[in-house]
Amino acid sequence: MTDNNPKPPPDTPDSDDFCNQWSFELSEYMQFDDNQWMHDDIPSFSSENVSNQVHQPSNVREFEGDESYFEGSSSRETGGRENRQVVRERFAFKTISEIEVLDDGYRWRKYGKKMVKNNPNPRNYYRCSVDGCSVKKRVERDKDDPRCVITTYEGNHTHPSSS
DNA sequence: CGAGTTTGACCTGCGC
DNA sequence: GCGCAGGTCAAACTCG
Repeated sequence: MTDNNPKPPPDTPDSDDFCNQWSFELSEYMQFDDNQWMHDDIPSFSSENVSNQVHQPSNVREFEGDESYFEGSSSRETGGRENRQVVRERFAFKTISEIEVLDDGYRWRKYGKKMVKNNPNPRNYYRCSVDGCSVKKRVERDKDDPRCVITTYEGNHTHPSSS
């Protein structure tokens, strides 16, 4: 990873701080919290790791209509193996990027890849490689706009970033 | 050699 | 009860 990310990812997403901490462009972001999600104004953002920087505010509406995304976020918890009453810190955002794995200052290990319904692009599953940290993230490309990468974080890091 | 990736199999919940 | 879909596991493989 790089040394360009002195701050850890947002355990408590906050629009301006969140965007300033991360070195990639956010075209959309939203928070999942107890089946609620929200999106804020599109932040201005300077990127060092994202090659194409194009803001598309209109994508918010497209994202709201992603049924598969709602499914996975509101009812299914880790394959349904855990009690759905367990609410984890979870938030997702959409970026316009050629690369799927954004450099957020943590080390991630890929543990699964799956084709999902209603999306020709595979969904990739990552887990924080730090021992004892159970943070996971899912990364998939938007079915309507392959330039957009939808990243969903789940859980809180129990350690500082590796950078 | 260790860390990370790939990929098919497996498990579980949900809808019909 | 069965099939489908999403998520995870783990062995094999790759790479530095």
